[in-house]
Amino acid sequence: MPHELPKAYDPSAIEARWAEYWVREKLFAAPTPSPGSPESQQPVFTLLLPPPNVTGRLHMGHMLNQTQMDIIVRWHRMRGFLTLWLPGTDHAGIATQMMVERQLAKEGKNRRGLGREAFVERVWEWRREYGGAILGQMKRLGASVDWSREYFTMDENLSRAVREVFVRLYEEGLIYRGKYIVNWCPRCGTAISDLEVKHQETPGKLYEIRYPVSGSKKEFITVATTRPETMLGDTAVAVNGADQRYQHLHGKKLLLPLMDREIPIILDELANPEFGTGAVKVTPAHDANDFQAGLRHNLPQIVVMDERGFMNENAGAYAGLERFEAREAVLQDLRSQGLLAGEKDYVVPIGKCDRCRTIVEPRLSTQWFMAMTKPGRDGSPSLAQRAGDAVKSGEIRFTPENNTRIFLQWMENIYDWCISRQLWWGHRIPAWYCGNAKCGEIVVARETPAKCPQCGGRLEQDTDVLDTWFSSGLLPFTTLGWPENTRDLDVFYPNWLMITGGDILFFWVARMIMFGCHFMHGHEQDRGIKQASGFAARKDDSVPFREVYIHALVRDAERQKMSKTKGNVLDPIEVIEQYGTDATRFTLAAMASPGTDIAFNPKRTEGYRAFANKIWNAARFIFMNVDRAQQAGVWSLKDFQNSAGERARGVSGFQPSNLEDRWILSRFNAVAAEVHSALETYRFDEAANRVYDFFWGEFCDWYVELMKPRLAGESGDNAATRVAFGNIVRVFEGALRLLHPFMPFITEEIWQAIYDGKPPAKSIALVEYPAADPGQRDLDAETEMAILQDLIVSVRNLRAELEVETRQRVPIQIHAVDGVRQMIEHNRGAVERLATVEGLEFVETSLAKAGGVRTTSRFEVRVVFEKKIDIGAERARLQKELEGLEREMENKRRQLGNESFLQKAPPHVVEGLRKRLAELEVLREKASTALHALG
RNA sequence: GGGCGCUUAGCUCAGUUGGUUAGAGCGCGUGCUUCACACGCACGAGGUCGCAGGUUCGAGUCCUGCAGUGCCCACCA
Repeated sequence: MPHELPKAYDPSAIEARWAEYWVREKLFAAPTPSPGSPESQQPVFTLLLPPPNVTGRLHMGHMLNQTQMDIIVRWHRMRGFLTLWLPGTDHAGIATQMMVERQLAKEGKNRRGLGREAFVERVWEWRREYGGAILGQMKRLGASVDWSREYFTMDENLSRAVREVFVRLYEEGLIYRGKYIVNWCPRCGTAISDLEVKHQETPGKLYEIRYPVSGSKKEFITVATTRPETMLGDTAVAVNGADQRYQHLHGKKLLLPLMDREIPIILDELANPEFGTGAVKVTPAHDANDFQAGLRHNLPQIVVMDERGFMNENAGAYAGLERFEAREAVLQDLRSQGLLAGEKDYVVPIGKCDRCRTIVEPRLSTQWFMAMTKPGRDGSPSLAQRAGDAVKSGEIRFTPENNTRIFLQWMENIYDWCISRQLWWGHRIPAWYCGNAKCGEIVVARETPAKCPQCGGRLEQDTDVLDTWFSSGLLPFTTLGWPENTRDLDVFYPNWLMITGGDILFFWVARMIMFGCHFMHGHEQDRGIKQASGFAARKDDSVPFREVYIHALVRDAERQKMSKTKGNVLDPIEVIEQYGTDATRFTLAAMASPGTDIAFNPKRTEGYRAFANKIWNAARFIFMNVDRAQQAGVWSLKDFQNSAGERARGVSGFQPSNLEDRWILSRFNAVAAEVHSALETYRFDEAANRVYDFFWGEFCDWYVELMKPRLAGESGDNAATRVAFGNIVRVFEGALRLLHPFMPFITEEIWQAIYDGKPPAKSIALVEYPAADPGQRDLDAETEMAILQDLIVSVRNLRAELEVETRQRVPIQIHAVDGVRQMIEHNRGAVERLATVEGLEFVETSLAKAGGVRTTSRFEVRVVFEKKIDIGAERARLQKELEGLEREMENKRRQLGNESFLQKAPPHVVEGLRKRLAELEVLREKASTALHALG
């Protein structure tokens, strides 16, 4: 291949091509292995993509989420796991219905006019046309999912599974239908779950209203309320039996103002004597607490509002008013009748609809619920119990860990889940009602029943659909073929990991755990299949996944939440187009430290684009040299290609023949180990930074620089040159593999180029990830190299201080102990070249008295240069150094003089301190000598 | 009302169980068309780790209080 790459890396020139290649070649498909096949011997890693809404457009949160998943997934795949990453989309009930309704509105139509069937067909059309947009964007990100298994939550097989679950839970008595107070959104016209209500503390008023005692002209009870319009539906006033103030009124009745209805005074703990007047109005049809009190006292339930939030015929004169207009009208009338006793400023926690911000109305209606805390008929644990146990026992582990507590706290305070929605788009509830009024039979069935089994009457299906989260909560097993296909479940269930945002911890994660633990109870993973590490410690295979990683929120550079109204939303596709997918992914990975949100600053991405460019140019450099060597007949890439094994764990065939070779190999292994342990604990930031530092700070800055003369064949020894080429290409190739999960595109491009059309696999994504091999550390090489680097930097530093012209070569003198001296002697060429030195001389006596000297504990080095040094500046520098040294010595001496320190501190700390003190003595002596020498 | 975080260099953030000299990127300063890279190279400046106490031989790290800041949960009017 031509190795004439453009000088600057242009991601747009290659990324789309590879993204398309990965999909076209189906590289990431994970077919289910048949029992006993070689594939079935692989350890398994399963991950479910949190399905984006069909209505969705990719945002930074998705990109963060997908980047993290892709890193983990590619890492496992490269390590030889049978890796399944399963993609799909969610039908997103309310969101999608709203979207299509809005579209209809533009055409001057509405869904009621269209009718249910036509409307649903319309949504399907919409979905066929636009529903794939977000998955298309995912492909552009390089997400290595198995596209052959793509699903949609309303697919026939998944819908069948939803009905199966519903029917089973109904039969187990864990799904029930009933008339209760639910959260109702008047705008969406549907019930919503507790979780879909967002509470917001809002300044409001607490109104005190006088309810006259029936038959008395003067006596009344004052009640307090924040929602005066609900008084129209009051059916009692409660006082606490122990409350002295109201003893004399027990058993009496009140006259409900505005409605002129007699209502009883009841004794109930609902009334808290400490609060307000101690008397509370009771509205069983419009408040959850009042509802319960109503049941206790057999009170009538008067609904005074319709499903749109308008007062109904039960609201007397206020019928037809919108609820807040009614509030004003009620207040005005109370005022004019002298019954409004007070208005106090009061902070009210107002519940708003998560979807549309409309204020939620507690409303009495008939809905379907799922029992969260009710044990099974056979005494088996409740859904919440099983889920809580799975987390408490460690069968499911959260990262960051504090989510465990958040999860458990929620689980312990859970209420039954309202699962029916008054919508048209979604899984229709599989319940049918007999049209025969006398019969009233309810049939819950997997398939549409023909007629009422009781009376043979006509059946009508329930018009409601299920909460979207009902079906998505089942995905960990339904996407694997439950209930029919058990082979996929045997192999891939449980999922290993779930990576998602904290915002859907309860909505989704909690429900998956409940459903999984319930329906997969007793499931055993095929024992012929091995799962990832930790398998042995955790044996409960009913859990939907073993690990949950909760990722942070992506904010803008100013730490503001991204929102459309603020106009600070960063479109990942735009960022990608500007900096490249690799750089954007790397930014997200490098900034993903646990527990803190990510302030996404494009400046940072710019830096990682530079990193990609750096790698690009390292490749250009290597290819340039390779081409030259090939022309000279010294070395060819084929020499490497022929020896490269497909599943080389480290950098096989590397021949350390030099300090820098030994050093880079040792560093490579150290970094591979660090990356491994970072990824194992989901420290994406650490992993990314380690690779970055290695690639740029060690490979490019030092190894490549040190290799230049060797690659140029300056030794004249062709065999040595060949070793040099073999080594640099091997380390480079290994480093590309190390980097691949983070920057899949550039690494693929260069890796393919190295193999020049004859790669050992179809993609770098399918070869072995560099293994952590602690045995390959060469600590001597690392120490020696550190001294060498220190020496070179010291000389450069001195040159800058002495204002030596950049390219002027200068003589240096070095004073060092024998071993160090020999090491430097061996690497004399490197020092001369990298520090621009000519004439390296070793001296026997200390250089401390001379000018232009740097001193470390290992060596003294002097740049011999005529230019007169600035004595004042040098004295100041030395003075500062001396002060620093003395301060530190003072500290160390004090500690070492402390008896209890010597007794209690671990020996290695004490020893380290002694050594350091000895070093300091020497350094101080030298600095002081130098200072005196200045005169 | 309950719970959980965060405060370290000008900015954005690392800093694992308390242990020898607190780090990175960006930004800043100086010098470089060094035959891979100016999306670069080299060198450098910059921090009493929010405040006040405490525990400890030893605290950025543990405890208490205070201040600032962010988030989640919540059917008491």
